Amino acid sequence: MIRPRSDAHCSTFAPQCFSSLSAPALRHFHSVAVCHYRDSHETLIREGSPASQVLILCSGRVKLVAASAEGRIFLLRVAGPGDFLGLAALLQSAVYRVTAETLDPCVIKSIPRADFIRFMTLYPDVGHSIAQTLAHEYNGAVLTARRLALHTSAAGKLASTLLDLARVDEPDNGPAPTNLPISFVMQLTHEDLGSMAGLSRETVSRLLTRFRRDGQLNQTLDRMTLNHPIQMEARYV
Amino acid sequence: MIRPRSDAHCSTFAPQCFSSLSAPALRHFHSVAVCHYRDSHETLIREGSPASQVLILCSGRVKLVAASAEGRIFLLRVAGPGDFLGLAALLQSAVYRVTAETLDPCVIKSIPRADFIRFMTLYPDVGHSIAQTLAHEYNGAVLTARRLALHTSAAGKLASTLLDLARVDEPDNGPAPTNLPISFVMQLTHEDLGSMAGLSRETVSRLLTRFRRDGQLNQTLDRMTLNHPIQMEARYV
DNA sequence: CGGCAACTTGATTTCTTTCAAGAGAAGTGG
DNA sequence: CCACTTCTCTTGAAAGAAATCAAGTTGCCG
Repeated sequence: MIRPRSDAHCSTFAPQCFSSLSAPALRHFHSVAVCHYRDSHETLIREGSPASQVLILCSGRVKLVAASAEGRIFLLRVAGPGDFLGLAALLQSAVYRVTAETLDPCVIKSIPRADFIRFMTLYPDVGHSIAQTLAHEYNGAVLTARRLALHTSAAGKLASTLLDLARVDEPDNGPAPTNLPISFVMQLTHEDLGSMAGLSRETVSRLLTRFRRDGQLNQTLDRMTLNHPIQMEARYV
Repeated sequence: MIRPRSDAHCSTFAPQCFSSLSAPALRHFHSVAVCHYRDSHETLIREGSPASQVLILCSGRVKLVAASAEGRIFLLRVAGPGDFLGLAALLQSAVYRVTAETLDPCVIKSIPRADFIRFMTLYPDVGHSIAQTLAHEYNGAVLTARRLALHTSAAGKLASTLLDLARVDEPDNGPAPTNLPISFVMQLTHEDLGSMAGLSRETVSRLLTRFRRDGQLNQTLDRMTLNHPIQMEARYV
């Protein structure tokens, strides 16, 4: 297991949405947040268990998944540095709604429920930042639902899933969706992609070869390039 | 168009999540919120347009839908009294992500973006309430995505959609999901149900008759009764 | 009564899943 | 360094399910 040499990194890390907080608020944050190190393939949060704390991911990637009784798996998204885990559950439902599993060795901070609530009600700006974070996550979830419901064909589901993945990496929020190739790091297996798009592993495999043949897609070792994003939106209903 | 006799109702209405606010905060709320009356089948919010205000539904029901370029429609949910419309868009993306259409004559309050942000940052409790509301909406959206992704069969998608609809009506948050019949008002057409569950209108029709034959479902004029909720979860993958 | 919207039901077609088998790459341990 | 296991990916064939196309019914409202 790889650990940072010291806590220097961890003690200063705060999520992006807290960048505009006052100094006292930030000090409060660092006083209640406890740092932890986790290996790959560890479970940080378990679906259905009581939401006793909120986690903040400092480094590494974390899969958020939901499982059905029959063993089927839905991959909601892959969280990265700066993301909150279990925030909505802590604020609302008292029970985590997804399972969080590390993909890499991770550094995380945890804040117990009571401490977090106190921190939030003490500083108005914190409430505001948290609300914005939640709004962002909400929009992501709505887009996911939309994707799953609106695309009838498997090709459409997979294409829009890939486009979403590509665009999350691009911090580019410009109003002009370009038709220039988008390239991004693909760390998901076909099985993962299938459980994001609601498709079987084999179908994903078949479709990717089809996209490649159609000239829409290029793949190197761990990168994926979408050659004509706009056409891709349109071509695969 | 049916309008209340006076503004008495409207001037005192505040969403449930504001019930614990201080008197000054509530007064502030009522001073910035403007009341409107809308007929059935009016569009309150349009997908893609800039999020200039947040709406609060006082009475009536509102459909939240997203449309694809091909004319396909996804019905995210039906909002009721006390619900916010456009909250996440206003806080995060600056663009509404869904279209809101009235189903009944509605009374709504609107608050311009700037006023709302000021209101929120002024009172810590407001930030907290808003965060909780967003957490609730987020969980709903995740459950919707989950439903669409995890159920392979059309029967499973429709059954879980109906169960969700039934349970939203029940304010019963008890940890014991009973197997007693659940009855609820069904104001959605087969087409609506189809666009919630990601199915065609005909498939919904066929499945409802099948559920009826299976003894899982009873329907009167505008009510629907799910006879064995737990079996229903299990039976239709 | 006419007209429209919602619903029902049947037949056909299309697509995805499932089952099956094998190839390639990566990691493990002797 | 090599044999072995495991995981991922690929591809084929068959079965099954939902969408689509089509036609007809019901019920409500003007």
